[in-house]
Amino acid sequence: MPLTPDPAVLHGMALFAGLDREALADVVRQAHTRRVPRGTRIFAQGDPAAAGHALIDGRVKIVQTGAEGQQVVMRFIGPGEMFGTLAVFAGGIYPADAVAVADSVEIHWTAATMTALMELHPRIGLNALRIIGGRLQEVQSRLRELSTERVERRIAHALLRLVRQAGRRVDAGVEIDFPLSRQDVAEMTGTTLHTVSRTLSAWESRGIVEGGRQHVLIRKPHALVAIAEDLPPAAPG
Amino acid sequence: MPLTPDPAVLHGMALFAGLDREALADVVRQAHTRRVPRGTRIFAQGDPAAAGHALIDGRVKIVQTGAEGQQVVMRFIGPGEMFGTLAVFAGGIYPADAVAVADSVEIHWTAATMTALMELHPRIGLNALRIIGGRLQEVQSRLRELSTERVERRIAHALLRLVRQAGRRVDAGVEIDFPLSRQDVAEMTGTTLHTVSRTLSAWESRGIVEGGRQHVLIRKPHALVAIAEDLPPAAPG
DNA sequence: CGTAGTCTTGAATGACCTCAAACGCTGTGG
DNA sequence: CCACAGCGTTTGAGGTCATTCAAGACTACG
Repeated sequence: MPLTPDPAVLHGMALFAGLDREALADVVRQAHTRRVPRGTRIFAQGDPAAAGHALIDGRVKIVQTGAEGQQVVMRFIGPGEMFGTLAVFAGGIYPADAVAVADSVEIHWTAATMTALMELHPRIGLNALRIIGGRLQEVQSRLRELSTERVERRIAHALLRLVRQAGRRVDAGVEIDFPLSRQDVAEMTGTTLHTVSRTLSAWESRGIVEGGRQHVLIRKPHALVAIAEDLPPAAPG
Repeated sequence: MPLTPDPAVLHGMALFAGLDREALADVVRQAHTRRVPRGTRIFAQGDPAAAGHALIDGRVKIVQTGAEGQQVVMRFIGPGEMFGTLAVFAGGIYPADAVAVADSVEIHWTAATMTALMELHPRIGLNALRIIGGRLQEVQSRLRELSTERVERRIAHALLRLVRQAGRRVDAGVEIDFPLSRQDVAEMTGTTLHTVSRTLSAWESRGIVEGGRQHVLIRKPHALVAIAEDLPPAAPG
């Protein structure tokens, strides 16, 4: 059921930045939206890339699985971000699973539609190029971290990245605003949930973070930055 | 001195695939080429992205350096491949160094030219999207390997990737056709040159590879695949 | 023929993983 | 409302893969 949404949902989506009112309406008209409850797999690694997607609300985890079942979290997608779009143009196969980690609303366009839209509105292609470029640089940075840094610093970097992307200010500090398990963090940083747990426990005893079941609150972001950048810890405040 | 090259050099460049004769001539007319001796740094990490580049001949290493000087080899660029182009559209800053590891010939377009060309010939943008998309997927695969695989398998993967990209058939097997040090391999796989050296020595004693100063020859590619995929070694042949 | 860069190899250390067990929160069904 | 089951988390002990430290051999080149 191609539920045609309010064109307003596209506002703030980098993929459609700079399109005029008419073009946006055109884009929206061809979209399909659907609700995806927490835990739903939106597409699976290895499937033909039938559609390009974007997230209206919620949170989606992009996970790649290796030959022996090892999983790696490539990124988390938040509202306004596209996902699975790349596969439509390069490869034609989804390179990873997309799983909703919170109740979400997703919008998508069939591969054919996506291609047509892009030819009709060249601006979309340029936007996509910029977005993909940014992601490539981000993944390359992670590659460097993973190659050269110790586990503790990698975990600090991962949390800081999540704070930037999905941080919500609360009295006690900043919290990650979606369910995030130790296992997830481990799969983002190339370590085990045990090491993540130990690390967070150590930080908790220093008052830097506060943990909970699938929940992380950062009490002292600056201390986390110090760890990530390997600076001397600041004087206690 | 904008040495205008023969349009033929653009043939087989994925970035300009599908352009008609006239468009190609247009592209070539705006290009600058230059010879870059081995060891030359073509651009430096952190510099404003003044131009998009492509390689006519030779081999270029893309290296990212971390805050404390740790280096990571992002990829090797061969003839026909573009490099440093992404930075023109996303970020405006080169995210890595580009160094010629063999005497090379490079062609480049200023950022302004590049943008103009892309608007005039939308096909270039789509090509770029496909290329960047492919690279993103490749980097993501490496990220997964680095996260989940042991050093030996990572080295095997790296060599196989190089064979695919720069392998030259010779009597004894396949050799990497440009100078490649143990240090380079270490920086591609997130390990140390010591471990790479030990690993290659072990393989050499099993007759799988043959080493030399900045030189690697693969005698039994299938054995390397077996290591990379963690298959049982085949019966000796 | 000396020098600088590359490569090899040994020994010791240590960061992190693996294995193992137990704890505690959360939601569910009786 | 309580009990229980399931899942995520914590923590310990032991082992190991790879790094670090160290020294020496080889190769290319001026």
